[in-house]
Amino acid sequence: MDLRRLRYFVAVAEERSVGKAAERLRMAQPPLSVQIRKLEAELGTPLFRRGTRGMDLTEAGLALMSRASEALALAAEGVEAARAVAAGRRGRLSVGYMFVLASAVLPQLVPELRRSLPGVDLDFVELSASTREPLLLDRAVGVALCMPAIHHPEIQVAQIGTQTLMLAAPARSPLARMTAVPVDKLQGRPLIALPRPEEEPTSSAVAALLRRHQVVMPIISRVETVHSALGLVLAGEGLSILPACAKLGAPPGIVFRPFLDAADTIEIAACWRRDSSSQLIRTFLKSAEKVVARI
Amino acid sequence: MDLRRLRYFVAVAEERSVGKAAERLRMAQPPLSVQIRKLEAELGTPLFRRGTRGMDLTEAGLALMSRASEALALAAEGVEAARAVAAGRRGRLSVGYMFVLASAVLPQLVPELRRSLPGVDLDFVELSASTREPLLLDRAVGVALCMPAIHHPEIQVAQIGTQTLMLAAPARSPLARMTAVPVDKLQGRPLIALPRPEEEPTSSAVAALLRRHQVVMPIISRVETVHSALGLVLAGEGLSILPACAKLGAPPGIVFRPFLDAADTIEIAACWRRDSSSQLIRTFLKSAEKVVARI
DNA sequence: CCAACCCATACGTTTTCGGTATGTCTCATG
DNA sequence: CATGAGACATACCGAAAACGTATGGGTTGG
Repeated sequence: MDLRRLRYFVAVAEERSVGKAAERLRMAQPPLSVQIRKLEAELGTPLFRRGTRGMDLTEAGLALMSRASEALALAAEGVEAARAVAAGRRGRLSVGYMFVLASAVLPQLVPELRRSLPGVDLDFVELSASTREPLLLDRAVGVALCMPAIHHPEIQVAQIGTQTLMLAAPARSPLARMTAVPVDKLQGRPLIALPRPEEEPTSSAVAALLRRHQVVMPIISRVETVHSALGLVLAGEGLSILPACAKLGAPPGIVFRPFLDAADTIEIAACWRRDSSSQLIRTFLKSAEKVVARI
Repeated sequence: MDLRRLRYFVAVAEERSVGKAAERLRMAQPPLSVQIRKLEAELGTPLFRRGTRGMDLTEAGLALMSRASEALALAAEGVEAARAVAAGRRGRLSVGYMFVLASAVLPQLVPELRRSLPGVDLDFVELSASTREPLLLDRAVGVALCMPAIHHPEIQVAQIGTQTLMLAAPARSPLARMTAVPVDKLQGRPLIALPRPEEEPTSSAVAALLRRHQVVMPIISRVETVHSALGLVLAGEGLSILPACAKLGAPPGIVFRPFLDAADTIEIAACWRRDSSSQLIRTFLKSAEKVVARI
């Protein structure tokens, strides 16, 4: 069975005429006539009654017609669906993100993506430093917002923005009165830390900053989320050092201050498998850059 | 879009390997590989990821796959349906019958047809002499049981059996005591007649019989059905002359007697358009002959 | 009786398809 | 590190299928 024959058959059945159908198919009438007869020979039964004024479906032809036109429609739909997926007009995209970005980026990124990728099923997955790489390689996530980027031969990276590390302090703290805080003012003060560097690379950037200035801050507690860290800071338990984007979604009563003598930055990057469908990723990148630029 | 390509695609997707699929399709591996690449070129997007250990559907491929396999199944089903209809294993057959045959033939014919044509939608249509020809020509009925046959260049006829005309009389009538009745004994007796010859050819056979023997029977009433005629005979209104098959389904109290000096017969024939699907008709004929032989 | 219309057939040309031989890449193994 | 196996890709050639043009045959309507 050849789809060409089915298409010809459906055209003739619809036009009730070989000549008309040939015109519609932009071919000459004789070859179409031949194809129809070949189809009939293949099925071992006439599909049309030849009248003097055109062709008319037999019962067998009717039985074939209903299925054939559906099959053609399905095939066309399949082709269209594949093209749509390839073009990023339809499909699935699983977006991973490092949790420090959740409160700052997601509220704006999610609606932006739904706008720029209509017809695409989006889902969002929280990542940690240890899970992000295998999830990307397994295609469990299509693209990941990382801070900082992943380096791996199979993974492609696009820098989307950078974040400065800032001090988060209670508004009533004496440090809050300075517009910029010297790092050594932090000496000995209790630190509310994010998870260990193996899970959360931000923590290693913070550690590097303090080590460079030979400042020691005792870690009074490690928390899982930026929200918890900010809550403890507000409670007066200590200070925290976070990427600037954590400011978004921070409750009143907490101020963020840059450092006077340090401007350590962490890059925000999108990471994806090199062989992933490129169009979806490209659209994602545009949206993500737009959102991150507004932070 | 060519169905061959879709079939190849589905095979490769299912086997997750060009080589395996080629084996299943009984062809060499290289041409299959070429066809897959042509399909990808046609769609403008890769459908597979080529790994070292086989092929793996991309998202676009997945989108195509679900529709393509359905489309193939539908096409195959369409082909099978057309073949089944052609072979008489499935389809529709509208069976027409002259009403005089209804009580005698239908009770046995209907179950016999349902047995011999399983999967065929049967329906039964009552015909009169004036409607049977146009209904056959319009294909509103596929085959008609006629008494007698129709003669028309487009209509084919097969004789199935013959019916002798018999006298139907009340059991208490003096005529009932004879094993065979001379026609001239009917002279002047009231006749319960079926519809006029234009509608019911049996009536013209009856008229011919009487005319040949120069017997006149006043028509005391014309009725539409054999049942009505028998009812009136039983009521003592008069006599009736009917095909022998009317005996079946006649109430007790009515006897059928042959004529001593006449054996007029009417043929029972099946009639159908020459161009109708032959297999259904052939099976119908076998069943009808079997049933009529038992009358 | 002829012109118009429609489908069927014949034949030469072109396109496409399938098979064989071979290349390339990756992985596993000694 | 070399090598061999396994998988897909490429190149080329012969065969088959499809297409177009020209033409035939049957029916309808003027």
